[in-house]
Amino acid sequence: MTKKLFLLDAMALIYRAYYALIRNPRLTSKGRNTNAQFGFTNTLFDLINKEKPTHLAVCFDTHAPTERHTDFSDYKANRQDAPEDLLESIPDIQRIIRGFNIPVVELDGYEADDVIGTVAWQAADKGYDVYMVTPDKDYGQLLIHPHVYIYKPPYMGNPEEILTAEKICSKWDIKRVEQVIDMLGLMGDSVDNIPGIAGIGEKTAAKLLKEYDTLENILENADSIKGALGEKIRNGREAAIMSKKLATIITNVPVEFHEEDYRLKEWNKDELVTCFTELEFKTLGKRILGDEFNAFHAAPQSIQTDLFGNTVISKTETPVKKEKNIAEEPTETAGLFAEKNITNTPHQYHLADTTESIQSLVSLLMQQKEICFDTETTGTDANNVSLVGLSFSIAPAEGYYIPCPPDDAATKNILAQFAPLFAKEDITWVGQNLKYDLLVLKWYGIEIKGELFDTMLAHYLIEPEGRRSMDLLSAQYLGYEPVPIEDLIGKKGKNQGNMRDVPIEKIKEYAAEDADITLQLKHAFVPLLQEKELDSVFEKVENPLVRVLTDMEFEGVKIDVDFLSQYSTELEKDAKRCEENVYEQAGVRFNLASPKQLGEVLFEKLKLDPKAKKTKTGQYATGEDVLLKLANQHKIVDDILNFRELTKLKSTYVDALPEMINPKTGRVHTSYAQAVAVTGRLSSNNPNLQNIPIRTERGREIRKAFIPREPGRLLLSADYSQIELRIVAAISGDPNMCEAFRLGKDIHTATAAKVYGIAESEVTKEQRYKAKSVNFGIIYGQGAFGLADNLGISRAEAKEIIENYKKEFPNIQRYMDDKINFAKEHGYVQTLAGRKRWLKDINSSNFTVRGYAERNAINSPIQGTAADMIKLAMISVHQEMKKKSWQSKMILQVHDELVFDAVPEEAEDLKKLIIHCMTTAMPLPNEVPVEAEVGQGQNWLEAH
DNA sequence: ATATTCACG
DNA sequence: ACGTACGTGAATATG
Repeated sequence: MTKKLFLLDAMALIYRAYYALIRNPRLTSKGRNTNAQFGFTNTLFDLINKEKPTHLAVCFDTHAPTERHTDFSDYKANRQDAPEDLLESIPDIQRIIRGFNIPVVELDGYEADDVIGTVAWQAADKGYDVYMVTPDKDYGQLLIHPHVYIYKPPYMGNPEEILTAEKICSKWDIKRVEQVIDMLGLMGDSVDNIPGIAGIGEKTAAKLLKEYDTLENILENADSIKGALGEKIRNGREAAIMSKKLATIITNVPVEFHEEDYRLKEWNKDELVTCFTELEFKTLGKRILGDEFNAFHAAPQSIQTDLFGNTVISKTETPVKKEKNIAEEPTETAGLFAEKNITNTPHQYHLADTTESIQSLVSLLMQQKEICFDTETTGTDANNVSLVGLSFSIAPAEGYYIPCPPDDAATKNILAQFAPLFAKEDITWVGQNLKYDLLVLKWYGIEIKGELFDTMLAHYLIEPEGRRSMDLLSAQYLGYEPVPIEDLIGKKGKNQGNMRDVPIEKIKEYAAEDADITLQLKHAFVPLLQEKELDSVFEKVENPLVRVLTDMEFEGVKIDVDFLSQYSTELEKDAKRCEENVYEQAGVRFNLASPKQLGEVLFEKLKLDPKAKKTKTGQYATGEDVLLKLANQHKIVDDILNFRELTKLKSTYVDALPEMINPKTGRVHTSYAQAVAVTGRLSSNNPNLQNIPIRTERGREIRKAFIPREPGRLLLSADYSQIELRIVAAISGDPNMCEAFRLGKDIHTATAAKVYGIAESEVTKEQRYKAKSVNFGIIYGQGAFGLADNLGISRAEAKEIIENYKKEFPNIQRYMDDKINFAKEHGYVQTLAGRKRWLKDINSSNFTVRGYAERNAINSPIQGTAADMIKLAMISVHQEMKKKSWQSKMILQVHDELVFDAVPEEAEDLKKLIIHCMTTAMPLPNEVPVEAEVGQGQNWLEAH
């Protein structure tokens, strides 16, 4: 039998594990992040199980600098500091490795790849098959040695992969694996900050190597290589030589492969048990250590009769959610380290597909106080789908599914049987993302009375930054994995199947389970909302907003297609002219829409500003800020900026919006995401109607295309005045700023007067502009550098302005300090309505990371309070409009603005109502007034 | 799939 | 020495 040696690149695997799980971190009950420990252990165990190595070692990098660092100061320079919880995981991982009785190999002055390379070759010499376990492609060069392979662990849904020399060669399109380092010398490696030759990527590098075989030979023949490529090579000579050296793995480091040390031995189980217990690896611990870790007992079975008189055999003990702790053992389903032994739960899911069975289901449901429901549809755009079925659940592990035929009329007949249920008022309807289901049903003419409880929104408040797919929530809070939707309709993409084509029996299992799980989630979330004191913001803000948004999305907004198509032609013409101007001035034709090509033209061909900013991938930055600074160097910049503006407007708005018109209504229906923005704001998508241009002349035109749904109607637009600054003033209680608002002053002028120590009448336009910039900067936690950059003034001047500002508005400074200190102490900040945002990095020792958290601590309560306020206003406006049965409709929300499609007879009363609701929705402390303005017109631009 | 750019508040 | 103002979504280029 051949001896199999596996050498693990520990840090690479740890990083990957950590980041693969970052969006849904595994946390212990004490809040420790154990992503890396979990991921590493999982990989290691799966590997041992599956590949049955005879010998194994784990290699680490040490902190000592290597020759690569001393020779080349930029080596790995753009690599970020590892997050703290990742670094803290390393001792645990080393303990686990000890528990498995596996040797750790590391050597000061060498990186793990050097150690692995050296040991791999020695072992292969002794007749081993050696597998280097790493995701890093650079190891390909080591495959010169026969019997040395790369073992890529499973990742992103891909299975593990054993890379041979042939596979490496075909992947890189080279002849011999030795050429891997020539490739890296030419193209570089952004991950390690190996520069390579500027402008040469994988394709060009492979082509060159085909012709010249080695990097050295390419450089020798550089003079005979024509055109831009030849020039690039000649210029990149030094960089290429250095890069190749950096990329070369050292295979003669002073380590020796002693076979016996590496042989797999008996585990130190006590150590493993201790460690897994501490890390709260329940399921994984059991998987690895079996009964020794945790006793397992199966539930007894019983025979029951279901609602329709069928005999059902099931486990009596339904595995409802575990005791309590929410974050105790989140189980990843989508990630690479899924604990696969968690399976379906015993359950009783019933099909109701006859008039009789539906009748008996309806009478059962009529007796309930709380019903969870879910719709299955043919797609994801609620405004454009047909109903495939409905599912209900009223108790854990129970569920009902009602299929609906493709025929609309027949589906309406089925739904008609539920009419008394939907009309019942003393029911709480539980669902995940109820807006979707309510909207689908609304298209069938159904309005559901009763209370709502949206589990997605509950989770949004409990964990604003988390992901909220059913799979993840179920795994995390209930401890088991539901049937993934992929099992029914396949993965997302153009070949995704249609729910309509899935066998009913299969949908039944899936749909009923969704309702079942959602109901269980509700019961997990209710105590959490209370514990975290989020019940009020849930009940008063998020949950009631569901109906408002449902109606807004249902209504949509009318778009003037003719106007846009005419405007499109105009933009096209103008853009073309700018584009031609650019090519003429540059002396070359290229793709102006490519930032990369543009950067090369500006900075290499035209030789503008030698010290140009680079992006993190080493390209020239060509963003607007960069271009504006170049404007005085070359006339071409103007045309580029114009081209950018025109093409942006055309592609993102003018051409895209008409495509989004719903054929049923002739209007555009955006979708508001209520559980995405971490601060509590809404976001809008498909299409995004919260970023319609207004700042430039040509952009603003687009607003003329947003019109009332019928001739004779009006658009109203109401917006808050300086709401975020008012909130800062109110929360901080700053006397000067509060006073300015109380007196109804122009806040930026008042600020300028204070900062410059002059009378308000003496404030110049420029001073007001600068003060405005400071006021906004404050909201975001901006420093002197940012202000200077923003205003194009010196850092000294910026610093002086900020210092004056802090002196004149002392409580603003105190507010910022208070928020940061509060966050440091409590781990979160909150809005006036009690919405919380947790800031895990607030005590980080990493300057950058902590700074980001600190700015969030300042900004989130402000942005979030403004979000709370307008949400409350929307709820009350909506409620009043409904009460009065008005025909006018609220149609859009843009963070501090509400837009209405109104009938003229109601317009005046409506305006009063809007202003009243907006200004009284959430009174601010310190008597800071809340003001809102409303305008009207024949389009959105006029209404402003 | 990721990076860059740019539209809004 | 580093990086430097918050929160979004969409289009495009490029890998």
